[in-house]
Amino acid sequence: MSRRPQTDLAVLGALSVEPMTGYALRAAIVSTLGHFWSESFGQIYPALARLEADGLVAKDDGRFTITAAGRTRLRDLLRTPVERTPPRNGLLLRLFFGSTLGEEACLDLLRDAADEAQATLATLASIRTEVEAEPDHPDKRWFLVTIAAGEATARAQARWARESLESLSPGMA
Amino acid sequence: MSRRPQTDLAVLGALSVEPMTGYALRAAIVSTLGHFWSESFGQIYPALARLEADGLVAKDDGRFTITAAGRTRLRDLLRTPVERTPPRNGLLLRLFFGSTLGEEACLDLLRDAADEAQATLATLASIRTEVEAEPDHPDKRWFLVTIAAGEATARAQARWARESLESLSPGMA
DNA sequence: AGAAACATGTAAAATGTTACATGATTGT
DNA sequence: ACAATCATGTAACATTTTACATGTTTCT
Repeated sequence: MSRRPQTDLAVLGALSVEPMTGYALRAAIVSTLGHFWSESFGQIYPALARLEADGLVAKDDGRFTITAAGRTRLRDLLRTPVERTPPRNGLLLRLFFGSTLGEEACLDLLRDAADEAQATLATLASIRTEVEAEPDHPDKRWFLVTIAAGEATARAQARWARESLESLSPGMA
Repeated sequence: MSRRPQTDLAVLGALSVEPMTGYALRAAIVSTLGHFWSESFGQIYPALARLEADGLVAKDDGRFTITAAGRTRLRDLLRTPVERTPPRNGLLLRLFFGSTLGEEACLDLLRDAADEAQATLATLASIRTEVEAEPDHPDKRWFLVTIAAGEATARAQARWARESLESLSPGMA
């Protein structure tokens, strides 16, 4: 699946929760989907224009609203196979050439990675608290599943970075 | 950092290990860096042409060889800040709208994710065995660090998927 | 000889980010 | 009044993938 359908998926999905302006949509994507998805303004507005032309969303009182056809399309898009993004991990690319980069710089990279993972965990913990406090939103359990995914990855990253530091410079961590 | 420098980094890094043809370079990037990096042919050949024009690599007996200037450039590139790629996780994007997608489809997605993580773990285990069997390559410890990163992530993903399945449909996993 | 793999490259299409332009509304 | 935020959009640029074209070498 090319990228465009996935942008449509994110946009229609967000609008299926509630009608929004394009600006608010962008904010919702950053704040709510931000831990596993991103779209830039340059993508969102053209996408909205396209979806509107196709009758999948309609502008109602300044806000974009998903139509019945839009909900059908959303359901279809959700069933398309998950697209595998090619991996591109700049941290590992640098560590791989560690002997050229130099040991100290590598240790710095690992410390940064550990800090970053900790920060992510803190953010996710506060999001989790918020979501758990909510009354029974129909998607609450799914929200929690995606939060758990982020937590699992961040914990794994933090642990890997700490253990690597320890194995590379024992006692210096 | 824009993408181009990172492509240069991957290409120069690979050529710093040994001289190669463009074709072999692509194969090396797929097989050796494949778990955390990727480049397509359409990127590699233009990059090689550019690097050759800049005197960072030279074509020697049919194979591209890194020059002294190229090694200096590689060292510089390795010290550039790690670029954060915007997250784009199609699996989580679908699970987030789980109530629209439907429970059964979500469980299928989670089962696939668990299987995929297991397969990744198996691949990484065999790569690890190979690397560990090697005599003392100067970069061996760094290779193992990158392998450990992949294993940590895959284990976390497998566990998250299994636990999510269990919590969503207890006893049915 | 024929098939498969090696090797190099380009063109087109799709994708995506960034910066800019413009104006309305809201809070201090 | 002024600053900040809300709101919509576009144009330029950069990136990336995909498909195609072309020829060589190696293996069976």
